[in-house]
Amino acid sequence: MTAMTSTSPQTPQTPQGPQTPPAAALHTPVIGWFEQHARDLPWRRPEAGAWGVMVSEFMLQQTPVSRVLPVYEQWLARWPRPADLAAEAPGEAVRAWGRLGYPRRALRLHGAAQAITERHGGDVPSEHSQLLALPGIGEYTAAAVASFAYGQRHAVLDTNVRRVFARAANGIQYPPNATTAAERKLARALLPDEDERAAKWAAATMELGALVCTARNESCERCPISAHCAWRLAGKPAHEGPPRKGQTYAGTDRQVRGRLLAVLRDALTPVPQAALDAVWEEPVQRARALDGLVADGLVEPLADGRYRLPLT
DNA sequence: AAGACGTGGTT
DNA sequence: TAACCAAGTCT
Repeated sequence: MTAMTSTSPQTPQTPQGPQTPPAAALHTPVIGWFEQHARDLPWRRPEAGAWGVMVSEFMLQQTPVSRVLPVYEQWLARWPRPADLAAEAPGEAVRAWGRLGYPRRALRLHGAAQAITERHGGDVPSEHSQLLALPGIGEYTAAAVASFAYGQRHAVLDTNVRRVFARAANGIQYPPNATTAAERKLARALLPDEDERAAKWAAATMELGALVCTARNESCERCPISAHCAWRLAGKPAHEGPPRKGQTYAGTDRQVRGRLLAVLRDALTPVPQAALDAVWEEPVQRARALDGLVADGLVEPLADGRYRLPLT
């Protein structure tokens, strides 16, 4: 995507062609589409506040919206402010996380709530660097919270936005596995100048990737910038290069950890070793998985040999 | 910097 | 059915 800021004096009125419009020419159709088609999600409502936005961002990391919705509602009802969560045992956060997956996120969200309570007077910080310093908040989430909760101007590069830009601007089906400097540069160049409009653009491009410019079965007919999309104009060439990182699960430590933690989550009292041994046949892998959970702070071993979700 | 880290729906 | 995919972070 090349911003055409200079026009030849010979052809001042000549259209620049659909492939390379000025960045600003994309803003209006994408934002207009968003205002027409955006989903009504609870964390987008004004009453969600910065804490609601932050909780949603933690839960949405690698997790579909449909699975997040019910847990989000319960979470906000139980812990409406960071200090409410900070006052709880971390194990309660892990329990309330339910089956969202990646339960370390629950622990990190609890840790972030504690840091916010101690360092920021109980208010989710608005400064990008302060957000980035919180556990569980990386490049994407810091930008997302600053943008969505505080209306700031940041390049928000999640998997959806990266795919939209890869296609529309670079003409390729999928972005690289890891975010590159070139992607960040492009995202910054495409950002509207004004703060509120930049925040809208971030949400809009993300929504476009989630609903229209999807990983599979994209719907170019419904895309507001299909006329400008380099990938579509090139005939939608298939992805080449290194295979996208696959995920195996069956038989891995992750699966064993999941089973162990499920037992702990459902238990109201400390669990004896035998109850954990029952979830996996192979003893070496089982022990390794349990050790890992303890090392991660997701499980607390008691002196009597039993286990529970962490109290501290 | 490649790999670990959950879970469940879709193709 | 096996593989892919889902608003990433951390080491």
